[in-house]
Amino acid sequence: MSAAGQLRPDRKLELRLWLRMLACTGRIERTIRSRLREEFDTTLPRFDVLAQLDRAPEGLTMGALSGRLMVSAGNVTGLVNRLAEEGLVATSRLPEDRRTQVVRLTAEGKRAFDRMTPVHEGWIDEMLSGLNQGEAESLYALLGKVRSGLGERAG
Amino acid sequence: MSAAGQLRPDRKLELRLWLRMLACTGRIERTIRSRLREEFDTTLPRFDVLAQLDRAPEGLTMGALSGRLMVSAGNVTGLVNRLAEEGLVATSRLPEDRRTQVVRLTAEGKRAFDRMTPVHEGWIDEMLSGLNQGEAESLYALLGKVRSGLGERAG
DNA sequence: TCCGATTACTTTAAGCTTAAAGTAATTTCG
DNA sequence: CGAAATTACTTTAAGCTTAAAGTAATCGGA
Repeated sequence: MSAAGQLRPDRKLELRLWLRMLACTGRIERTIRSRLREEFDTTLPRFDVLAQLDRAPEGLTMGALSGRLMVSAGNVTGLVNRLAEEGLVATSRLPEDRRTQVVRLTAEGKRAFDRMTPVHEGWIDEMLSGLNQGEAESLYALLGKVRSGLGERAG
Repeated sequence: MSAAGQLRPDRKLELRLWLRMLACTGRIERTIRSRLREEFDTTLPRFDVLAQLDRAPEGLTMGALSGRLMVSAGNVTGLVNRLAEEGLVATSRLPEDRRTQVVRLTAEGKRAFDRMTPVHEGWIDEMLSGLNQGEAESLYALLGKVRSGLGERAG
């Protein structure tokens, strides 16, 4: 309806940038979800839990998992229950604080993750292969700036 | 700059880049979801439907909505049902093909969207304010390259 | 014309996700 | 010590999401 044309520099750049960020990550994520399901019969949230536990051989509390995955505590309860049913993780109570559950990979869980993670990494490499190293570094740095500007909370 | 990293090309750069993309978009998206709920008592998927319909005053078929939102057809059915219950959209059958539903914004839906969208855009501007215009343009261009490399399907 | 294929959408089952409420253990403080 | 507050987690209700199966309308031949 505005009769005036676009004299002004691109007020909508941020919006278009956001939509493009969303579209790119959405497409990559959808591909990963689909391949995890087809090739390993699992889901991205489950894979993410295994990845966090793989980096913490001593195990993680439910709260720590919730923080690292950046999802709600209730969500972690459900994911860990399902992974425990599959035999990929095991839980135990801390003797010194019986409220606290510690979650660890089982041997089977470790095996499953070790089988999946190189394949997963290959998918990422493949999907980001449109960028050369310098471009990837630039993108990484720019996203770092975005993150910093997002409010100074720990990452 | 890093002396050591020069010989072998940082094999994990892509993975770190991907995790950072995911973290950035995830944080922005979570903030938007939370604010949409608190300030407008709605959800991001509903807002996305309204945004698509706002750009198509003549209405969109369920299939077109599914394509533009990049979600499954079954998903659109549920979203449109809920928005219709809220009175924000209305559906009608095409006389020439009675399988096809056309969805349009109602006057109330249009009003709701017009109230929300400038606020939504303000949130985006705010969250991306860590970048100056040149940086935003670089990021936009790099993401365009990512998208191109993602397989040559239409965007 | 009629029947098999296709198209457009809906339903279903299962899982992910959250906020809010609930439970139980621990800590704090008078 | 003992009650109140806090912490760590679980449960619940509601909505989002998908793949797969289902329904109904239309199209494309023979």
